[in-house]
Parts: sequence; C-alpha cells; structure tokens
Amino acid sequence: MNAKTPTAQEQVTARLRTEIVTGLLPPGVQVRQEALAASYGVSRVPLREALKILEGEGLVQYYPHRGFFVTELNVEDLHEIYRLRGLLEAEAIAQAVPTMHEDDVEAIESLLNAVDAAVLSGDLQQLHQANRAFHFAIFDHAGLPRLSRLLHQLWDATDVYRGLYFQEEDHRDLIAHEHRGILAALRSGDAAAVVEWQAGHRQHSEQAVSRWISGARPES
Amino acid sequence: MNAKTPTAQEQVTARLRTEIVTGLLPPGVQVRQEALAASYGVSRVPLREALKILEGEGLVQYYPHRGFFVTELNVEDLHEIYRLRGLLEAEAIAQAVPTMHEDDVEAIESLLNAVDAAVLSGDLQQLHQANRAFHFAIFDHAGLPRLSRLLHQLWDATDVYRGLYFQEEDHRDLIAHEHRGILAALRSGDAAAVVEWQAGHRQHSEQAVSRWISGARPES
DNA sequence: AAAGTCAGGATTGGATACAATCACGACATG
DNA sequence: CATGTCGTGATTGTATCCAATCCTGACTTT
Repeated sequence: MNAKTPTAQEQVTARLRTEIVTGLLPPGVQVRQEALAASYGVSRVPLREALKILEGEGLVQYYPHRGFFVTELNVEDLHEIYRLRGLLEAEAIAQAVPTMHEDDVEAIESLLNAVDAAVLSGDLQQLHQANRAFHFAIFDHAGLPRLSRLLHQLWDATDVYRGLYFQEEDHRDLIAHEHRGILAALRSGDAAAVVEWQAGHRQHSEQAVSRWISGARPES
Repeated sequence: MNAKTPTAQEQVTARLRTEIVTGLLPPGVQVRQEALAASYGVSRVPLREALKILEGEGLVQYYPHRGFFVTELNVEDLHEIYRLRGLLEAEAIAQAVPTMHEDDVEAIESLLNAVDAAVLSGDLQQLHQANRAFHFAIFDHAGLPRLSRLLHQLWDATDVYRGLYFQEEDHRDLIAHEHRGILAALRSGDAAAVVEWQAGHRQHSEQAVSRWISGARPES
C-alpha cells in the first residue's frame, strides 16, 4: 500500500511483537495462525516466519504439530534474565561511558525528556518505546552490536510483564528519579556510578514484576 | 519417510546449519533458495523458515528482496563474540562448579573421551559435535537455560570458522591438552582454575581464527 | 567513449490449496 | 463407573502458483 513499506512481513513481526509485549496476546495462549493472519490481512506464510523469529527471541515457544504459544515466565526465569542483564549491561556501560562526549549526553537527555513526556501523556506504548530508546542509547554507544542484540533479547523476554510496572503511579516517579541519576552519572563520566544506578533501577523493576508474577498466578 | 521424523523442516534447519558450519556453504555466498530446496528434496517454504531461524542465530544475514547470505565476520566481530563468550562462560562456570558431583565429572570425562575419539577418527563433523557437547555439559550444569542459549548463539556465530581451527594437527594437540586441564580443575572443584583454563582455550581459538580471517581475505 | 536508461530474465515475497497430524469427544468395553 | 479406542473436526505443515522486486546487460544519447 505505502511506497515505503519494506517486506510486508517485517510489519507483521513488529506488530506481533508489540501485541505480545503489551499483553494483548497474554502469556500462555496459543497463537492461532489462521485467525491472526486474517486479522492482519496477510497470509499464514509471513506470519509463520515472524513467529520463527520471535521464537528465536524467546517471546514464543514452538511445539511441533501443536503450534506456537506465548512464553510464560516463572520467578526463576525472571531472576535469570535480570541476572544476565546485570552482567551484560555493566559491560556495555563500562565500554560506553569513557568514549561519551558532551553532545552524546545531550542527545540522551533529549531521549529522557521524551520518556517524561510519554509519562505525562499516559500513552503506555509510547512510554515503552521511549524508555527503551533511552537505555539503549547508552548501551549502543559501546559499539558492540552483538551485545546490544543480546540485551534486546533479554529485554524482549520480560517486556510481556514490564508494561505492568509502568502502570502504577509511584513506580513512574521512582523511574524518573533513577533515570535522572543515570544521566547525572553519565554527565560526570563516572562509569561505576552509572552501573550502580542502572543496577538499582533494574532491581526495582525485577522486584515489582516478581511480586506480580507470584501474586497473580496462584496455581500453574 | 521415517516414522520418527519430526516436522521435516527441522531436518532442513539442522542440515543447513551443519553445511554452513562445516564450510560447505562458505561465508559470503548467497543462499539460492530454489536450488537448495531442490537439493534437499523439499519446497522453499520450510527452507525459508529454517533460514529465518539461522538468521536469528546469526549464521546468515537477510536483506529484503535480495535474499540470505552466509554471515561473513571481520576481526572486530570476532573479538566482540569472544569477549562476550568470556563474560558469559565465566558466569556459567562459576555457577556450575560448586554443585558438581563425582558422577557429573565422570559423565563429562566420557564426553571428553568422545572428543578424543573423534579426533582420531578424523571426522570433523563428529569432532565438532563432541567438542560442543563437552563444553556445554559444563555450561548447562549451571542450570541457567537462557545463559546456555546465549552461549549457543555466540558459539553458532563463529562455528563458520571454527572448523578451520580443528583441521590443523598441532591445534588438536593443544585442544586435547587444554581439555584435560579443564577436566582436572573441574575434578578438584576449583572454579577459578576452570575459568582460567577455559579462557586460555578460548584465546587460542580466537587467535587462530583471527589469523585466518586476516590472512585469507586480502581485499573486501 | 562514457554515462544514463530501459527491457529481459532471474530471484525472492506472498497467497492459495492440499496433505499430515493432533486434540477432543462419543462410544464401546471391562 | 472407569478406561481404552476410534472417528471427526480443527490446526498445523508443505507444495505449488502468481506477484513484486532486483540484477544484468545492451542500447541509446550526449
């Protein structure tokens, strides 16, 4: 339809990813290929390829002849993911900070302002994107594309639940506070401090999501 | 054909992976879908899904409307991959060693014997599998499935070149020596020593592959 | 002669149609 | 009443066919 549409199935991948991430396709449900393909207005072929990609990212799981199911995490899974994030984010930050200049920091600050704006507007989807853009602007500055990719995968894996974290008012205040802490440490060029702020930030997120997972699912 | 054949396209994925890993499909070449599908005796659909999976693993790269190309690594890519491996393998080992018992070590030793046997037989495919089984028996013992998966991805990414490392005689001797070192450290329960041996092992591999990449490709 | 343009062929992207497999429920049987 | 078996419908897996895009080479134009 649009001249700029590249390989229509990337759109399917992106859309499917956001629908899983935002909880529109909740964890545990089976992905009915035909119905979904129809609702997207495409055939099953590009949808299946999208599902294969998302399987590689861990967002869905595949059982032969049974189909695709949205990944469901337990507390141990969550803990492992955050642990790995801790390891890799520290590496990324340590690599990124020393080579960061004035204008880099300012670019990141503008991203942070976008996060705040999204908080005010109340658009969760927007908030999600802006938050990720802010953090990955730092990670990406390390210039290690595979490290960034692994981090993306780990973030994707918990995005299913992260939306919940954003929904509560006081969480957002805490997030804003921690983001400013990260930025200040960034500006002073103190890599260790950035790592520290990021660790605290991560820990709060993990605790909130962990509480939610434990509480919201009595059995199974 | 066989009663036990699950979802014929997994076979395609496995076969394609080994053909890339063993160098039968060398880095840089384009994967011609129709020809390959025909040679595998399947349609293009399962082949494409296999390629999507391999793209997720980093073995091939995808350019819209151009096709899939076997990933070609430069020295920086290689260095990044080995650096990330260092980080994650150390974590896995540190987690795995303390909970390792007598029989676990013996199981790993038998895997190591399989590696030696493969070296003697000269079967590179077999050697490749056995080597991976040995190392991942240790990593997997950490009980962190996502960590194992990330490590698999990193290993996959360099498998394209690893076969070259195995092909030289004296390399194999060094490998055998280092493997025994790892096993001995494992048996004594000294996690730090295991990490150390593994680091040396990794470094030799990186140096060899790095030399090969630099030397074998004058331009481009 | 050099550079831009355009057709033809080749290759990939996607849709439809058919085959294989599985889940679920009814029924028979102990 | 519990349990095993079988058939039917639904869902996934694969092949074939058509459309969209790209690469290559020759031709035109300056």
